[in-house]
Amino acid sequence: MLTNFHLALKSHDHSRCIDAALEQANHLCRLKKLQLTPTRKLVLKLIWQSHRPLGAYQIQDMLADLNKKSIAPPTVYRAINFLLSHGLIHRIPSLNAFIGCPFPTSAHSNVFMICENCSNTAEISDNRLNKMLRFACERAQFHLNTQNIELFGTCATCTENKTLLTL
Amino acid sequence: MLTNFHLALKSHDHSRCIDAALEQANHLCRLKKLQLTPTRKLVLKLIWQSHRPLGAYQIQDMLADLNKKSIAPPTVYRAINFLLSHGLIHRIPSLNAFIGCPFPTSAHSNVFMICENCSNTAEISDNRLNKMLRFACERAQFHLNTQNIELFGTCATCTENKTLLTL
DNA sequence: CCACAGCATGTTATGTTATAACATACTATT
DNA sequence: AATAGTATGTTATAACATAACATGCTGTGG
Repeated sequence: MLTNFHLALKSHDHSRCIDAALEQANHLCRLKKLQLTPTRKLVLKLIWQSHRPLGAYQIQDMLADLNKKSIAPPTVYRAINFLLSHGLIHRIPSLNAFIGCPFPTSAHSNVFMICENCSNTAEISDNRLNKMLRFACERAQFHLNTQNIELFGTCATCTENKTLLTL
Repeated sequence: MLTNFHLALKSHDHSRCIDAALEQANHLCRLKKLQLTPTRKLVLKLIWQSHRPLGAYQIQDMLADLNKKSIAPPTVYRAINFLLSHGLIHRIPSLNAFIGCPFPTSAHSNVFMICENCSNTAEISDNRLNKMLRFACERAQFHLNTQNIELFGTCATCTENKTLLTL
């Protein structure tokens, strides 16, 4: 099972996440002979500023601030689409938002645990779960291609905080 | 396991689906003392015209045609939100579209098998799958509230048709 | 060195999905 | 008939996303 919930859903040294993501991106781009241009790199960094999914227009604002000039939506979406198409980020359709992929080079299922309280989102990839999904699809003679699994609820940290409040 | 894939993903007497959906809606509204107004009923019927998710603006067009006068988006969205909030339809976030729920009165998980070829969409609710999901969430101390599971692929009918073509 | 191909970005406009805010109308009780 | 609660009409706009075309950058072969 691949997951980052022990990081994404708890306080931690986040600079390591950003560094790791950039390193993976660099590596992948070198390997596939892709250009990790300044804009693309910056968008990836911005998305990795937190473990909360970020909207395209939030990214646009942040990018405009950093560049000290306004940026048009297509620029943002082009960077996003580049990162998406190479598996460096994911789109969370329910939120119209984007989040960094913690394991872009490993084959994995797209399962997201999204905290409705703090918005922090973790990704997991569980073999047994995948097996169940494949099994369900087989029963329906459905040939599975891709999947999007969004789990909404409350993360451990927020649950703790809530129980503290009621004491 | 609840499912409608044997109907949704195959040709069938679809009028029964519509009738069943309306009857369930009537029943539920009588029970909960809700008003299934003409607009709401019509929107439900339109959504149940097929097993393909329907966009709000598609519904708007159809509604305008039927009423022979233009309808503003809020009218459509209000009907949709009514139906959503009482579990009569589901939203498929990846498609920005809505589909009828085949078992609005039973507790069930939201698992959708969406054919990328014909757009027909079936809903399943599998206990073993749910158990796996709960288990995965427990491991992360994540308190699951709701879920959206979208499975994209090719349905049996489309697979058959494709293999016929290659003969 | 430069011409050119291929890729990346800039720019303008517009398409698509969804909601806010306020006015009006319907409906069931008293 | 008054009124409270719910539903709908209307106008405007917010939020998300892309089409289409112009311009610029970069590395390769002549």
